[in-house]
Amino acid sequence: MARLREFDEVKALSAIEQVFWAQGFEGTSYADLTSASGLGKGSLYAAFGNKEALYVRSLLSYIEREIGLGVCLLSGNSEFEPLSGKERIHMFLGVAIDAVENRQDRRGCFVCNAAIDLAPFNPDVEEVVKSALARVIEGLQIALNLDGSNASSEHLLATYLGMRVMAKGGASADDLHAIRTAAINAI
Amino acid sequence: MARLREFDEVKALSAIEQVFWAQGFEGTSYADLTSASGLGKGSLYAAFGNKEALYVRSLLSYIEREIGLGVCLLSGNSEFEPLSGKERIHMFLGVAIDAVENRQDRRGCFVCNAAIDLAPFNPDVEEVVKSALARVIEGLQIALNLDGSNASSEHLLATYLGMRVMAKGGASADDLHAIRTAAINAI
DNA sequence: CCTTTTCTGGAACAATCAGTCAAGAAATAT
DNA sequence: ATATTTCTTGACTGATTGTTCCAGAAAAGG
Repeated sequence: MARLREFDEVKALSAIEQVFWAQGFEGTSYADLTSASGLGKGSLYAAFGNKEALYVRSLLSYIEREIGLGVCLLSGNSEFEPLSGKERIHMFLGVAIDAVENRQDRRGCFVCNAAIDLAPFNPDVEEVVKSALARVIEGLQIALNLDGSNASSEHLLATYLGMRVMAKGGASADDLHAIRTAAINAI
Repeated sequence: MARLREFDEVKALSAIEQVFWAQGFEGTSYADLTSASGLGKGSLYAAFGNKEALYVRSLLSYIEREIGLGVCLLSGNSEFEPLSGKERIHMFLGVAIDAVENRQDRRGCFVCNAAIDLAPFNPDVEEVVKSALARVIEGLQIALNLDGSNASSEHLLATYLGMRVMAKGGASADDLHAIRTAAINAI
């Protein structure tokens, strides 16, 4: 047989995900990616394909972790089980607030960034974004205890995404708190 | 005296605005800008400065036209005077729907795009975005006939921005209609 | 050991990037 | 008409872009 792959694919992808998340697709170069992952270009191309494929893989990795957690929270799985639906939605919107309030994190939501960045130009990205948003809507439906129309869930999703945009635009934590309160009161 | 400027600065800026609006900052090159405006690089630099300054000017031009119209609408100026506040908000959110429904326009809102694109990295852009969003909130306050807390206005603004994100992510006009209905009912 | 296969790092690639500059064109003032 | 000033164009720059490719390293099977 032959030589085995030396690097940890998951670790490399995770480092690359951070770069795309923080800088967007066009704002990221291969120089950024090789220095973040510590790998050569050849290895990246061999393992993941071109830049767009690498972006999609990064986005999927983000979704598996972050959106997966959000959907768990909204659905009331595991440790979130004793919380009410409203409380779980409160916590979900809190993710957008915490990033600004406690971590000065302006990366926003990678899915939201991808929707603006690349989704209109890349059908693969569009598909990934759509399915991620659909998963959040499912979670919100469960939290709201709704079976039929998902209008309220979509409204909450739009609110969440809007908070993410405003955070990137420089909104204060107070602004985001006010939005969350209004959104919860509107349920 | 000396030679006069040949090209129409407003027309050139309007052509350039379209490119930045559709493609974002990093996605736009000087080749795009010169071919859209019909001008040489030298003229662009002489008239507007570097690429970032040109982007800011484009964004301001967009805001003056599109956000200005939205704020007029929300404030109930001129032809919108006979409409109720709710009706005006309905129309305002309709802007995001029309783009998708009638014009297959995936450019979204330039201010929203700029918030994601460049605002976290460029203080000038951040300031322009913040003031544009503040203007919309003022308009929403008038439409809602509120004096005090602008939490409801910020919630509506977040909803609007979220609709824009979802539209870029490939949401259907039906989805957007549902969100608008839920948002209006929640007032 | 040697062969085979795959991985690795970086050199090399043409293309494109943002930005500069100089030479000629154009328009007013004298 | 001449002088002066500014505008316009496009060639040029050095750096960087995404991608390809190859020479050598590494590991497993024989």
